[in-house]
This record gives sequence, structure tokens and C-alpha cells, in this order.
Amino acid sequence: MKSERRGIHRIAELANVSIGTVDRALHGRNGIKESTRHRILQIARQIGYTPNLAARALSVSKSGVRIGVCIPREIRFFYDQLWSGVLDEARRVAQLGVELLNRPVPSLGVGDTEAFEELVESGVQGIILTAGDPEGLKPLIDSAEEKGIHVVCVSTDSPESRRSTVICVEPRLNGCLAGELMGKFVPPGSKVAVIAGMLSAEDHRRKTDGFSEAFPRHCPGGTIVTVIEGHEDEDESFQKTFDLLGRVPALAGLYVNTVNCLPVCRALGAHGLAGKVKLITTDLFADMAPYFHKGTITASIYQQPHRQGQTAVRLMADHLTNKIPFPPTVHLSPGVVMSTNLTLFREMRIPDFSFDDSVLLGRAAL
Amino acid sequence: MKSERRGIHRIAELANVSIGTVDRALHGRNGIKESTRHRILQIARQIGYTPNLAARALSVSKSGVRIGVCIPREIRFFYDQLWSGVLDEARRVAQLGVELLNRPVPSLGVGDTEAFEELVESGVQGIILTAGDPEGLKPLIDSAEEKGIHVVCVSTDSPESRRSTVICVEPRLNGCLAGELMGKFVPPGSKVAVIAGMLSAEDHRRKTDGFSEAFPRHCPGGTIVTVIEGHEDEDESFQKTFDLLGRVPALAGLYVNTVNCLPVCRALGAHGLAGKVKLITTDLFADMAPYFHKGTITASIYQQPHRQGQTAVRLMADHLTNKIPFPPTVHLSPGVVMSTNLTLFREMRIPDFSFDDSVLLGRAAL
DNA sequence: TATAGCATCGTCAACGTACACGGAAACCTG
DNA sequence: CAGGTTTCCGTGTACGTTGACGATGCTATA
Repeated sequence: MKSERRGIHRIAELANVSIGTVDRALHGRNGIKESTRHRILQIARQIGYTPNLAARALSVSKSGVRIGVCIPREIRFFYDQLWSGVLDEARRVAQLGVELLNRPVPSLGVGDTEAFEELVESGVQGIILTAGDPEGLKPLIDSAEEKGIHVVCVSTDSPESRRSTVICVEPRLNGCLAGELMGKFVPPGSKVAVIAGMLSAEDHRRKTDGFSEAFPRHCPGGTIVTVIEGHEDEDESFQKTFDLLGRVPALAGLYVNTVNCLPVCRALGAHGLAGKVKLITTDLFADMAPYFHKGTITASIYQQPHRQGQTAVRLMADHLTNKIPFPPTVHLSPGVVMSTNLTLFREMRIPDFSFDDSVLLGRAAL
Repeated sequence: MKSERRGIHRIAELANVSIGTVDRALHGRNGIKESTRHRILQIARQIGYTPNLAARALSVSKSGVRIGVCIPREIRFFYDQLWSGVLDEARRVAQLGVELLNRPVPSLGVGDTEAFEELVESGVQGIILTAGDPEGLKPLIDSAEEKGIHVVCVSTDSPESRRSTVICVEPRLNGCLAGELMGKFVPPGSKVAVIAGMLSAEDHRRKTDGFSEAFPRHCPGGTIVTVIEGHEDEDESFQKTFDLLGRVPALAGLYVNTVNCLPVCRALGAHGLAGKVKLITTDLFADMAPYFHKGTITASIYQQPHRQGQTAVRLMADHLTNKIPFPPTVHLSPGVVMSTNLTLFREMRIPDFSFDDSVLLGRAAL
């Protein structure tokens, strides 16, 4: 009388069939009469059946779900945080039988088509990638999706392709937020400038556009005097910024589009303008800390790389194990880093067991 | 000859013992000779053993892990988001055999000792709560921890107790960030004011302290003319703010400590000062949206309630099922909400399947 | 010497799911 | 109607871990 079995067994009891039949009904296999399938599904709905993923993972632990990851291997900046977010979440879904296959590229957009093809060949069920070369990747992504391999773009999108979803901070909105902040930091009628990476890169262009739109709206009479292209080169960025500061002495603000902000800080210092010109940067890494404390950097727009990585793996795993549909897009809100909350960001800590980094091992494994 | 067993069985073979003994060795149980334990741990390390978490979860799913939750039932503001974060993560860990037991309190600090005792009685293995009455709760928390029931404070701490950990946005830092922002929004030498909830409440006091410390540091010559106590009452807040604005015409900024910011917005409107006086608020809810768009609210400090709830459940579940140690504290960074990124926050959308904090789902949210 | 107690270890049955195998009808084909 | 095929469904095993229970040998006390 102790019909206390759970899950599939429970359904089997209620339907007066065996668990094998329930299995067939739930998974749309054939070899089952359509009427009984209907009856079983009915009951499953009624008792609110949800599959026990641990049991499922255990039972298929030989086959296993594999998802491929292709992101740049650059350390120190953005992508190591992205990668660590991927790893963190991967450890968690490991208990559901999901494992990763890593095919990194040296840097954004180089050799990613080859890496992508390798991943497709190796028979993964899903691919997570930073689409550095959206046009080149598009046909590959489309054909992968055609084969049922789901593709998730993270941080950088391939918007024309048929990728399942994208996780990013919308670049335009990123620029808008910087513009709004700048508009409120500097007095009305101020002159500001933008220092971009490469305007050929879609993301940088859209950030610049967003800033250009938002700044005048929040700073009456404010103007953007110039947009400098630094090409992600340290010396070039320094020189161009240095020249600009000499040319436009009344400059009230600077917005740096890219992660390459240190030369700009130095140029400000060289002119004795640190803290005088409001500087808004992008992203965050440890070497920026002193410039926050000195007041050189007023604020930075934080793109939450760790979170992006986590989210990508989470969505992919949810879909692969639970058939949860992908949302078409996931647009995270950028964070605002200032000197006060600087220390709370993971970029500012020495690598340790911060709470979402902790390893999922029993202590006995040590 | 196919000794292809995995995990604990593998170790058992190599050590010429049974899986029971291996289990004892790995989990530090007694009933095993110290020498064999050593030998087994040696082998485990050698083959790089990692426990199969799916199997573990499955095996403990009969006993069932239960977590008690005690948070205020107030809707519309902060705690419904906290609760929804708890629920979201609960759904995920439900598949690992973890279930929740909810004992809400009507509002922060009322009847929470009774609720806590009920939860202890009902035999849960862990308790998540908002410690509205830290002193009254302290002995209860301590005795619960004594019995092996882990207690996690969320949003509001009981710092003197022996709770396992706390997840919150540090109130002082919260105020500091507001102070830094304000210091950069208003010109040097400005006068600003603070509108708090109840200064008797520890959190509000610490936020005020943080603001008082940070604002002068970032605004040369800036002063805080007064700290108003609104007692969370709509009419009182309106009247006091209205009077203040008449009394101090040169006021440049207002910092509202509590969630009760609408009367302040209205008072500013009544004086025709909307957008003229920089207003920094706390938290976020849908009714604030128009004031962002009109420019009445310049920025709001977002305490990430959803994320706090998620994190609490996650840490608790990780500990209860995998014995992962609690970090001593988890201090989240507050977010900055401005008109640009307003729409990205989950408070601004109709209740739906948005899957996370500050995440924008595309068109499929329908 | 019997027996109780303890330390040490093995055995076995769960947990819920997936899948292979096999059995029993019903249905066809010549 | 013998034979084979198809449709439908039950049974059994495996996945790796946990915990209850039992077995063994050894020591101490009567």
C-alpha cells in the first residue's frame, strides 16, 4: 500500500502500465498505442511530473551531453572572466551529465571558423562562441543549426545568422549609459571626446553611436568634439589622446570605448589633467585600480563577463537537458564601477575561492 | 576481466576493499582503520577521483533535503523580487532533491522569531531568512546552528549571531556609492539632504553614514544640510520634503535611503524642481519609471533582490547536497539604474519568464 | 570458557531514468 | 492454418552513491 514511488514509477502506477511504457510515452518513442500515450501524458500533467535530472544524468552518464566552447584565450582582460564564468557554471551542470569541449582561439575573430568546424566535426550537441567574424561565421552557424547543433553567441553577436540566442550587453545601450553618465558629470555646454578601438568593429561603432545620441540629450549644449580611433594600440592611443588634450584645453570629458584605457589615463596624467577631465572607461581589470583611487577614472561601464559566460552555459544546458526553449536575446544591464564599489568586483580580487568559484568536490578529494 | 567500473567502485577494486569502506574513507566517517583510510585516500587522489554528483543527488533524494524560508510577504517592492529569486533557484535545485518550506512573515521584523521556531520544529536542514530583528533572532539562530541547522541571512544581517553566512549589499557601501554619485552630479560647494526611513533601523543608519562620509569626499565644499526621518510614511515624507524644499531653496541634491521615494518625487514636482534637484533613490519598482523619464530621478541604487534570493538558495543547496563550505559573507555590488538602462531591469517588466536579474528577453517573452 | 562489546569491513537495497531484450497478442501472407 | 511480421507492452539491468544492516575477528570481563 505504500505507493510512495516518485516520478515515472508514480505515473506507471496511476496508469496501470509499466515504467517502460511511461518512458515511451514521455519521450515520444514509437511502439506505443496512441490512446495510452495520451492517457499517460494526461496523468503526467495532472501530477505535475518533472523528470529527475540527476537520475537522467546518471543513467546516461556513459553517453553524456557535450557542448563546445570557442572563445578567445586572451588573459588579463575580458575573456578570462568570461571563461571563468563558463567554467563555474560548467561545474554545476556537470552533476547533470553535461561536459565541455574547449577549442579556444588566440584572439577575437582569428581562426574561429576553423575552430567552429572542428567542434561541429567532434559531434557536440551545442556550441558557445564569441562571433568575432560575424559574416564568415554566418554560413557555418546556419548549417550547424540545420543539423540540430544549437549555437549560442556570447558577448559578440552574429545577428544575421540563425543562432539560437545571444547573451550580451547591447553595445548601443552601453554607449548610451556612458553618455547619460557623462552628461550628468560635466556642466552644460561641455566639450567631450570619444576614444574608440576600431570604428570598423561593429561593436565599437555602435557604442560610439549610443554615446553620441545620449550625451547631448543629458547635457544641454554639450558637444562631442572628436572621435579618435586608437586601433587597440597602446602607443597610438597615448599619442592621439595626448595631442587631443593639448589641442582642446577646455575638454571636460573623455569616453573610452574599449578595454585599452591605460594609455589614456597616462596621457591625462602627463597633462596634469587627472581628475579634472571626467573619464569614463569600459570594462575592468586590476591595473585600473590605482587610476580609480587617484580619481583619474570617474566611472567604468562593466559588461559582466563572468555573468555572460555563466548565462551562456546555463541556457545551453537547460535546453539540452530539459528542452527549455532559448529566449531570442538576453541583454544584460551594464554595471557602473566607481571608486566606492570597485573592490566588490571579482576582477579586483586575487584568484581564490570566491563563492561562485568554489570547486564542487567533496573535501575528501583533497 | 572488464573492470571498467567508475568512481567509488574503481577505488574499491584498486584498494581491495568494498565500496562501503571507500565511502567511509572519503566521508571521514568512523568505523574504519586509519591506515586503510589513508591508503584509500591515496588511491583516490592518484586516479583523480571526483564524486559523481548526479549519483549523490539521486541517492539522497529519498531522504530529501528541505530548506526553510522566512522572508516578508510584502509585494510590489523589494521582497517579491527576493522571493522570486528564491523560487527561481529553488526550481533548479528541486531536480536534485531539494525542496523549500515557506513560512513568510507579514513584514520585516514582525513575528519572525515565531516563524523561525516553527521552521526549526519542522525539521528543516537549513533556514534562509531576512533578519529584521537581529537581537531577538540571535539566540534562536545560535541554537539552530548548534543543532546543525544552517542559517543564511539574506538582505538583512544578524551580524552578532553565528549564522553560516550573509548575502547582502553592504548598507554602508550602498550609501557611499550614492554619496560618490551625488558628489559628481552636483557642483562643488553644493548643499544636499538625506531622507531616511527610520534612523532607528540599523540599515538606514548605515546608509546615511556611508553617504555622509562619501559625499564631501567627492564634492569639494559640499555639505549635508539635514537628514530627514520619514518613518516610511507617505504623507509624512511628502510633507517633510515639501517643507525642506521651501526652507532651503539652494538645495542641489536629495538622497532617499528607503524604497519610499514617490512622495519625494511628488514634493519635487509640487515645487517645480523636478530635474533641477538631483535625486538619488534606492531600489526599483514599476511606479518609478515615469519619474525616470521625466528626469525627476537621476539615478537609483539597485540592491539586486532577485540575485540575493538566488544566491541564498544556491549556497544553501550547494552546502546541503555537496558539503561546499559557506563563504563568510557575500557582498554584492549595488547596481546603478538610470533612464537609459531602466528597461533592462526585471522590475520594469510584466511578470513573465524573464530568467534572471537585469536581463532583457526579446520578443518571445509573450 | 562463555559472552558481551567494540572495531573494522562487506553486502544489499534503494534513488529515478534509459535502454535493450523478450514476450504476447494481433495481423498479414501464401 | 503454419509461418512470419508488426504492434504493443513488461522485465531486467545499469548508472554511482548512500545508508541500514550484518558479518567477522579481536579484546576485556565475568
